Amino acid sequence: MNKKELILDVAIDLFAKEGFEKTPVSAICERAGVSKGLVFHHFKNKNVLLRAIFIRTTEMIGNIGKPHEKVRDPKERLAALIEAILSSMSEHRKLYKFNLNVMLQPATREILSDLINERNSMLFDTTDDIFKRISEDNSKTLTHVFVSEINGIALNYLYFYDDFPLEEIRKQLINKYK
Amino acid sequence: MNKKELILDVAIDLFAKEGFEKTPVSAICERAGVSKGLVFHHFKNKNVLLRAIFIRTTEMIGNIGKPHEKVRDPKERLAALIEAILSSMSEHRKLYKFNLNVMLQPATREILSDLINERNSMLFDTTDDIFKRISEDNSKTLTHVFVSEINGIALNYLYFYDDFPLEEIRKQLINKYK
Amino acid sequence: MNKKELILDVAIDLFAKEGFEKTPVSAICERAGVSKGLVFHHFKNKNVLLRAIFIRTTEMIGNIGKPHEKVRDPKERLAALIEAILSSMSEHRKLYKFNLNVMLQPATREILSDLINERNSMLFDTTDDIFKRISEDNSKTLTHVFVSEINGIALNYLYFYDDFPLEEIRKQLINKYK
Amino acid sequence: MNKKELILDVAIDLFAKEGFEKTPVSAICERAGVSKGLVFHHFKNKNVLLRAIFIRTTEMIGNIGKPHEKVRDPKERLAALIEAILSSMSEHRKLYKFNLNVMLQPATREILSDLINERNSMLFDTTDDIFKRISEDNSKTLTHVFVSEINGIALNYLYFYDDFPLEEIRKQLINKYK
DNA sequence: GATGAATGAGTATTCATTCAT
DNA sequence: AATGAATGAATACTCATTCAT
Repeated sequence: MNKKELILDVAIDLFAKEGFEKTPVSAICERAGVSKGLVFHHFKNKNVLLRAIFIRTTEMIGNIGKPHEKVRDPKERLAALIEAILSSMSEHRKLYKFNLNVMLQPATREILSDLINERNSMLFDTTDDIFKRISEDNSKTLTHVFVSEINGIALNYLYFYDDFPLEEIRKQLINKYK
Repeated sequence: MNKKELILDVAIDLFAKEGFEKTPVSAICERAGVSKGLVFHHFKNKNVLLRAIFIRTTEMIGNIGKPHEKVRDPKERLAALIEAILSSMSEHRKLYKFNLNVMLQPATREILSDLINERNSMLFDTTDDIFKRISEDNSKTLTHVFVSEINGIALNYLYFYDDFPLEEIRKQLINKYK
Repeated sequence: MNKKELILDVAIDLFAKEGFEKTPVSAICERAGVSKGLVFHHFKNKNVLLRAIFIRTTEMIGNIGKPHEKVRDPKERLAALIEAILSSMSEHRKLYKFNLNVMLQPATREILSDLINERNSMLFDTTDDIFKRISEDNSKTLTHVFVSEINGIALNYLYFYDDFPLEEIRKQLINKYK
Repeated sequence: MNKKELILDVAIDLFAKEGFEKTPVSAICERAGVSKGLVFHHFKNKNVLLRAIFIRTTEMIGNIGKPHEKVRDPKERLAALIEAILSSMSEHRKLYKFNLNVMLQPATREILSDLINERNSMLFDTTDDIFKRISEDNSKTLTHVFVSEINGIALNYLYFYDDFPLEEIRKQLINKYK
């Protein structure tokens, strides 16, 4: 069993649950059953560990759109994308909460700033590619609206309203864009 | 000058800039020019200070809708509300960032949990009151969509995209709801 | 009793005996009967504590020459100076060892570099003032020789030879310069 | 190329520059391009590595006097010795600084204590052999003075005064002893 | 109301060393 | 001979909080 991977897994979990600052490296070690020394052997410091996790998560998110890349019709593709994002969101709640929280905390935000910008651009561009095929002239604004909607849903669903009607809103959203 | 108020002001500023966990009480003292003893004299502990700030901010946010409470037409009132929220958002960027960040960090989230729920319910209900007058039967979903849109815009505008076209999106949103 | 002074006293002692790097702050606390927090309350970090001690020691050394400042005859003054230095050296062995060791260790040397240069210049100039009155033209070289002799004696007496005949050498030195 | 030798070379360099305590074994490995395992394969522990270097250096220093061993006239031999020592000192600055620093730090001093005493006796005796031929009865004191002078010059030249006039002082010293 | 000395628990990080391969 | 994963003990430093004045 690969201990480096194990450390990453445990760290993701704890960072998501307790937050980065409030997760001592010692807690990771305890749960992973490894020594502190080993964590610092594999990851130069705690920040590097955070970055490694963020990069991993970015990859995972980047792959959400992959299966529908070849769908011709942009509207259909958009619908598939919405479907995929929202179901990924409810499947990996913890991961998405982790993402939101590290992107909004000043301390972690700084540690990750380049990676955050990269990811956001990537997400925007991928979406914009679809909107360009729907309406060339004001795709940018449409994309911004779309991304805002998705992010707002994430926020309310994951953090603010326990009774958030995800299913219903998913249907509405798909209807709207189809 | 009231030193208790001064402490609150400085704390808001620092919590917004550096985050709650990363702002030592000593930093607040230094910037406010007061002793540590005094901070703990006025606020039993650091958490109480955070709660005091959150309560203050909730009041401020609650007041945003006040001026248009008497607008009869619900659509017009909605438009006025959007206008008010977005302009408040761009005027008090720091405060809104502070809000998002304390509501998403596990540690601060726990400290504030009752206050967060209270505020979110209040915001939902206020908005829902308007939507009920537009469409009685599915007001809840409409409200959820509306609140998601606002929150998503906040997230993207304040944190994710430096070039977020707030103005344009404001217009679109107002058109849509009018 | 002043705890700040107490910390300094204990630290001098331990740094001299064990060396700066090998003296954990915790050891100082234990011996002084204070908490770690207090040490860092009074001295921002361990380096600042070292500097405080070095400054103190420089003052002490600077005072060695004071009593004979008004001796007219330069040769007589030199003799008095030698006498004073060597007796101070055998009285405060620990302090002088501490000095030599922090000035030669790369790590501590860097922390103290400005203070070391300052002290060395001060010592050189003070001595040179005397030699200038003995022989104006080549005082610099004479001073360098004199300072080397003193430092060499310190080194051999304090560190290298347990049977170093300090008394005899003192006499010789005084004869030579008188 | 012999990796054991390589490790020694790199270690000398780093110990001299950064000090023994402040040079992690890992730094040696990095610079030498070898694994940690190998260092501990060749040298049982870090102290053994230090001792190996010190022994090497002692040999080098011991050889300084060799070429003039057969000079008959003691005064001439003394002059040659001074010449040789001072030129070796300015040629191998780093090595001499290393020597001074490990001999004065309590921690390294302890590790090397037997080797230090041995070396100091050897140096004393070698010099004393010469002085005995100059003046049988008080050779010991003369030797102590001589060694002190040399050590004091080393200290001031290598550590304390950037503008130390080594050349001039060398001439004076040679004149004095001739 | 106001200060600042004092505490103690917590936390990231370093590093020599061991050992299986 | 050579590697590098793994350990564990040590260490500087942070920070909320208390309390006497």
